[in-house]
Amino acid sequence: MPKLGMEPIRKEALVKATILEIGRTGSLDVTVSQIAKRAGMSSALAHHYFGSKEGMFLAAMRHILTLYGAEVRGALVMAHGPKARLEAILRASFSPANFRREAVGAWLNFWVLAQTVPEARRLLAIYQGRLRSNLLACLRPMMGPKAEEVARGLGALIDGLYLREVLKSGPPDGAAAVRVALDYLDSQTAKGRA
Amino acid sequence: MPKLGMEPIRKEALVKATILEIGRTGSLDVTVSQIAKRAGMSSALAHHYFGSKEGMFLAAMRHILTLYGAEVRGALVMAHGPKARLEAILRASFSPANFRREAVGAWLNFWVLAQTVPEARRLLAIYQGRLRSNLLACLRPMMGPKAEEVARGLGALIDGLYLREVLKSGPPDGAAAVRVALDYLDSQTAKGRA
DNA sequence: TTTTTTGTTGATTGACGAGTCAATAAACTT
DNA sequence: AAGTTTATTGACTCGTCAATCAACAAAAAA
Repeated sequence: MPKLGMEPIRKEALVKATILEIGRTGSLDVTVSQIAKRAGMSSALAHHYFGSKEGMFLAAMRHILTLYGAEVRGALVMAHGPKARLEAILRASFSPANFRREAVGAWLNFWVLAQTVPEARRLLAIYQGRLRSNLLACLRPMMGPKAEEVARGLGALIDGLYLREVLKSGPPDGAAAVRVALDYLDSQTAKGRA
Repeated sequence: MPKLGMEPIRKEALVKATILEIGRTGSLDVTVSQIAKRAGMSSALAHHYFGSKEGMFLAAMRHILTLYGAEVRGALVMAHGPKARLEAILRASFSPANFRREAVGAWLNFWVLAQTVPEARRLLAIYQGRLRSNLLACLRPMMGPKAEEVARGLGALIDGLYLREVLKSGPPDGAAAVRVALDYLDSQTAKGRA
């Protein structure tokens, strides 16, 4: 049965299954067999393609990060002016694609992974840096030197809203999260102007 | 050698060791033996007192939560007026006792635990509720109906600042965190008044 | 003084799971 | 046709670890 060119297909399936299983069980204690099963193959094959469980985790992280980055970029091309761009970033951050249960659950666990696995830490640092510079680019024209501090606050607020989503029951409410973040922003700009 | 009345002493040692080890390794994948060793006893004894690894984790959570609650209450008795009380809560939240590497690392992992273990979830919910009501009590006299939203934002911001601390290298900077949070507060009250 | 309660551990059990291997098979190359 | 590369898996190895047990010791109760 070996059709050729399976590698990318299987890898993608495994990555998705990894995110799904981590999100579902809420922990990194998922077995490779579980993941492989969900992706419709044997655990041996999973090892064949990724070498190790850690490799799967990292690939899954990259995937989520890539997705998030793409969505932000996409939202950004349509937005003109600092205020609109800021809003675009926030909306993308809490879009249904990113702000959904499994993704958020996976996210939290990647944070844990970053404590032990340097490459995971590196990836998360990239995310933070990108977010920071995106925010800063919008904030600086709006509020000058104060931008630095506000960017830090806004970044933390976004992560915090993600964190709280994990514990909440019921469907995620991205709109509410955006509202809270925008509100923070409004008040900061209002103060800056005053 | 059995001196009597060991139970509380051993339990306390185990709880502290649990927090330390989780914080140190940055993961819940600590063995009971590791914890027991750090607490100066055999793993069998640890099981004797706590019944299970999960029991140890939960006890550790309760301990951290208790400590935090006590510190907040302590800071609160000295503070008069909503503004001062708010500041007291924030300072307590980021005090060196709470905002230190192992505690923060442990905290993150408890969040993960809460995804799987109902009792852990319950404990975290209690923490969130208490924080919320503390904040609300101060915010309502300051800004009326807007308080609800601000409390949510401030709560998320605090958690987010904790989260970010996990990834940072270098010693924790509680003062900076307090500054960011207070800044959020200031801008919200300024807007409320405007 | 016997018995019970409390403290303590080394050794063992039993399960589970990451990663490897040998084998099988289809497709491509020469 | 023979050889090579890619796909695929069942079975196995090897380690780890939570939890239990049997046994010993000392204090307290009877």
